[in-house]
Amino acid sequence: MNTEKPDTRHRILNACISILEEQGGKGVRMGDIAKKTGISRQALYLHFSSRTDLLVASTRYLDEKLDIDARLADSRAAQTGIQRLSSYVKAWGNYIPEIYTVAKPLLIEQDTDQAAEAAWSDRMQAMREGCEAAISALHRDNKLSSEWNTKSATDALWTLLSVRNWEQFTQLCGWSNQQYIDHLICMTNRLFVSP
Amino acid sequence: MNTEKPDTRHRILNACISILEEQGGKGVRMGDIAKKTGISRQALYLHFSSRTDLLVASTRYLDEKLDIDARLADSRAAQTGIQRLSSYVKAWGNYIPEIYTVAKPLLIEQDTDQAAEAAWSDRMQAMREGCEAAISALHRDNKLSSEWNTKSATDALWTLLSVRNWEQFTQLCGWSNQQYIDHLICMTNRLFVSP
DNA sequence: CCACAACTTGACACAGTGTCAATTGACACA
DNA sequence: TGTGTCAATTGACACTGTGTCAAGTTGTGG
Repeated sequence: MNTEKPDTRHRILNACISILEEQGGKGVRMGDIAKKTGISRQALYLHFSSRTDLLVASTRYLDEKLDIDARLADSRAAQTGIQRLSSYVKAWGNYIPEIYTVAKPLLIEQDTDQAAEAAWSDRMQAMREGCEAAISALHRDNKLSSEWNTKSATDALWTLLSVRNWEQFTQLCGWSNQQYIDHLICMTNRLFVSP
Repeated sequence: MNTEKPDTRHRILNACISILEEQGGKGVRMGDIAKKTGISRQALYLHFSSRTDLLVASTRYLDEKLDIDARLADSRAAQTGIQRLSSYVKAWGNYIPEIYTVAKPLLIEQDTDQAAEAAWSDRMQAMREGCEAAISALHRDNKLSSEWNTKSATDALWTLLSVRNWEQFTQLCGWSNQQYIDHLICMTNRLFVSP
């Protein structure tokens, strides 16, 4: 339905994403994005009301392209809770690096910018639902370890899988993404699955 | 030895800390700190070369006051690796909330400011040593679960105990600090200690 | 040809950091 | 009594980046 003639908005989003990926998410300025798109800085404001607005739109746009839903199909289809947990961790672990550079500015702005905070928290809440689903499946199978209840286990899984943790493991600890996934599957099993 | 007559530096640090605690660490401006101290904004620069410099000095100063070393004595004195791990988690868990409001701006600046990043990473490295010591003690007792080696287990413990995670558990998940400590002791036991 | 939309140019307000120069007041020493 | 010096003050200013405003240009469709 959104087939308006001027694809300028899309050009901006693509420019924004590619500049984010080049620069590694550090202070990307409106001027840079405008230049990359080939329009004036002011024209950006004809399409996005603020820098944050643009950043948020970019991650949403990237999300669509990457089709998170398709990636989670596997997890949702899992027979047992244990399988569901593992494949959720795996899907998420493969997803993070793809959105990371684009999501990072949002992560940064989050601490100072109202709108960024709302946008990020919205996305993380969605991710939390996946965690909850996995934990619930485990619970239904009577495989959720006894020291947890659904809420606390969801909290813990959600936190464990946070982007900040992924960042720490892969950037500071030097883990490869595969190591990250393997270790996290192992950890979550140990933590949540009763023997 | 540092008994210089003008305690202005200390007055600044105290003002900075108290304003940080009041405001919850959100955008604290040099002007605010100056006003609180009762001196001109420019005078701050006679004592600290930049905002970051001041922020870093504040956390160091608070650290001294809180005497982290004394708090860890218990952990270091522990007989077994298992005890050591638990008391380390506990000491750290009691420590975070006390430094949090002051450390938070540093945490924020970290993403954009070179110096803040260095300062923070320095502190986290020190914390990591505690993690490593606990894991090593466990290893020495032959109690480190077989899927870990010292490095990877230290990485995992270190990440699990990160301030960002504490933030997520206590602010977003609504855990009390006691719940945080209890759960983390339980989690770390489950994760690292072999049965 | 008119109208409208998308865009351009240039100027500007606003915050907050950091710098600079000239000045004041207090104390020390001699 | 003067001289040096240290801490701090005042006021002005440069810089960066966001967001706003006004006036003008270009192109397309009715």
